[in-house]
Amino acid sequence: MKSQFGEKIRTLREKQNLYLRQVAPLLEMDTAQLSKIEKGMRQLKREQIPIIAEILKASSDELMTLWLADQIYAVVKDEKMANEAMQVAEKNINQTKRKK
Amino acid sequence: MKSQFGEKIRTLREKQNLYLRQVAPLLEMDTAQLSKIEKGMRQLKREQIPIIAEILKASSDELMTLWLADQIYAVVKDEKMANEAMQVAEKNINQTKRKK
DNA sequence: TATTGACTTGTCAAATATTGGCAAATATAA
DNA sequence: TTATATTTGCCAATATTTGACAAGTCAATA
Repeated sequence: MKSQFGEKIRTLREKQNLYLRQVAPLLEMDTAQLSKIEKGMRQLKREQIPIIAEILKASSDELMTLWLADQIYAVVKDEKMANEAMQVAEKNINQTKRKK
Repeated sequence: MKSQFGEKIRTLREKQNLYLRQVAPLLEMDTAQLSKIEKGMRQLKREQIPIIAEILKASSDELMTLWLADQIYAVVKDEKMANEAMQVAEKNINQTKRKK
């Protein structure tokens, strides 16, 4: 499993028949960087997600979900206690929510 | 929710009637740092978890779980798509496991 | 096979983020 | 007050991530 987010934006970009060189400048980066992002070798900045969502006519929430999932995965990948940690974290999230 | 890991090691330390100044040197840090770690203002290094587990006579797996949960929480805290992201990440973890 | 265009990869300095260490502050008890 | 334990603030040191560029691969095709 590489990068769900990267794979997704690549697919979306290809569906729109856009080249890296067309999309990259809209995100103020060069094609090399965007290529790495699509391959999961770099992370897009969180605040750029709404921007790329608009460029690719995709749901910002969906892209954000994949982007966050990649971040989480990076933390627990190869960890023996991954599932247990996820359970604990999930509990914390929901507790925080309830408090608001 | 601050730091599950920090709260846990503080509780364990107090149960053993140990002072920061006694534990910190065993982790090659000063009391200020350990204090911050217990309060969730700093992260213990991943590789030090087995060490502190031994010092505090606790389960390394349990501490690792809490430590990882803190890292995950840091990623998704305040994120609208937190729960969705957790679901996606969990799926990825289990897929990776199956492949091994 | 030479050229072109799209994409990829490697490197490295610059920008960011995190940590370590110290000193001073606070807190509590005697 | 003094002593001890812990906390906080600061900033330099260290580590990590990013940006930019050059050179590389690959596929299509003239």
